[in-house]
Amino acid sequence: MTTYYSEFQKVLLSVDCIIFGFDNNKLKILIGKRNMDPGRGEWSLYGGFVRSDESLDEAAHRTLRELTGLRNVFMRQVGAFGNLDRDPGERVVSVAYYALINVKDYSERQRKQHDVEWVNIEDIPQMYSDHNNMVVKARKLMKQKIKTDPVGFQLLPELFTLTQLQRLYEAVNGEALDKRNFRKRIKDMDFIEKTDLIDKKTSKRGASLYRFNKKAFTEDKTFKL
Amino acid sequence: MTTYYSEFQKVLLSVDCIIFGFDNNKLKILIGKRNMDPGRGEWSLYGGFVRSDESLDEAAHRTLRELTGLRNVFMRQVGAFGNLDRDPGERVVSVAYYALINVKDYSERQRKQHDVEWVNIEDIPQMYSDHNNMVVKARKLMKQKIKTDPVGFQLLPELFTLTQLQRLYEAVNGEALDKRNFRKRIKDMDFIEKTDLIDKKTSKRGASLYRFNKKAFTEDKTFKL
DNA sequence: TCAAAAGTGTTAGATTTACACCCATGA
DNA sequence: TCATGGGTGTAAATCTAACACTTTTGA
Repeated sequence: MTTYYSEFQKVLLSVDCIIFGFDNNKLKILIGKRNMDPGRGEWSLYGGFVRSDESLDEAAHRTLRELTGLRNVFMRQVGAFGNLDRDPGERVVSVAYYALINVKDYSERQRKQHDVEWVNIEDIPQMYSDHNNMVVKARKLMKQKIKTDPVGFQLLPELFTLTQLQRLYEAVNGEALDKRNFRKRIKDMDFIEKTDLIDKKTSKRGASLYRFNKKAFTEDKTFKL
Repeated sequence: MTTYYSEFQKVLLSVDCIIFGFDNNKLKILIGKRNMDPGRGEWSLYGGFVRSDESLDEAAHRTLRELTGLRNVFMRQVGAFGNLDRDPGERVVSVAYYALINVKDYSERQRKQHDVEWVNIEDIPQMYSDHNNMVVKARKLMKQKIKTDPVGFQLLPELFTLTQLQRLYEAVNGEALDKRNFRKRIKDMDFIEKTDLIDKKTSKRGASLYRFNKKAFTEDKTFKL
């Protein structure tokens, strides 16, 4: 292969994943203690290096898959992080991605095996390098996205109650929402379908279970929560 | 220097600039014909390689400065573009940035010297590699940004008329705005100050010139256009 | 029987949109 | 004198936000 730009220096490229989950009415991300130098033992996002035979998006999906076994996960790029001092070893530029997964799809067995934990978004510890910055930016982008696109369902089980959905939005927005106003808006969206199933886990009376119908959400629809 | 991650392959990193300008009531970007292989002769964004002694942001500012001579320009990262087939030579991952400049700050002399042109955002030709994608994403981000942050003034001269400001927002939004409603909103923003100067270039009667007072735009202010 | 979560409408206030005419001036 | 762009206010419609009580049922 011809080397066209041989006079320029190359750098290592990595991807880092901000993996969002929703559990116990809290927005969380999956992080672990770093098990390699430099920075061994520090809290860290899960990441990996970009291979020469894959795009950035592919590298992000592969990295997530290695950790969780999940495919076809909703992921979006957060941005490239390339400060000179971001890695104490040699220079590494990292491209951050956020992912939205349903915590139930990630087994405790796998979680323990990889030694990662679900940490409340409000209680993120000091992390390795610029990982806290990545989380801040990811959270900002995700918050924006979830307001105007029906992606929040990625964080919920297939069937969910309206209270669960509301709690999710409250956790993401960081503030309480009015129950009646919230449900009014949901009712206007015919792609959020009421099933005839009842969830009795959280109340004696039971709450109707709803489902997001992807196919019913066509171009002409709008989403705003 | 110790090489920590020596088993991984490195890649070339570049930055590409989407340089927005506003002239003749049109939103434009600065592009030129590529003068190197691969892709010689194709329309292209202005870019350059990231050096080993600079961050991505620094590389973007330096690249813009090499082209325009301008410093302290408003720039924001668009994202990293890393598909395998994006560069026909060897692999290059590029981080795109958009910049907002006042066309008057860029001399015709320099423009011609670098052989670049202001092209209407609606008439962007087919460009090299994935540059069109970069422009699409940059435009989306810029449109969002300009709605909620007072950055549009970067595209205007220090003194501007309200009609100019309106035309700018119309060009960015891609739709006409109501003159009275627009001016009502401006009046609520005390950081957009009326001067006692009159511009007679575009009308016989003359229009008041306004100025954005950066210092008056403090934390507590909001911006929404 | 009572505690706890589910479910349900109305109204006031705020925001947004639509809309038309007079003014000043140079050519 | 007239063509051109500058400048101004009001009213209807829409959207948003605030708010409280009844229902169901398992413990």
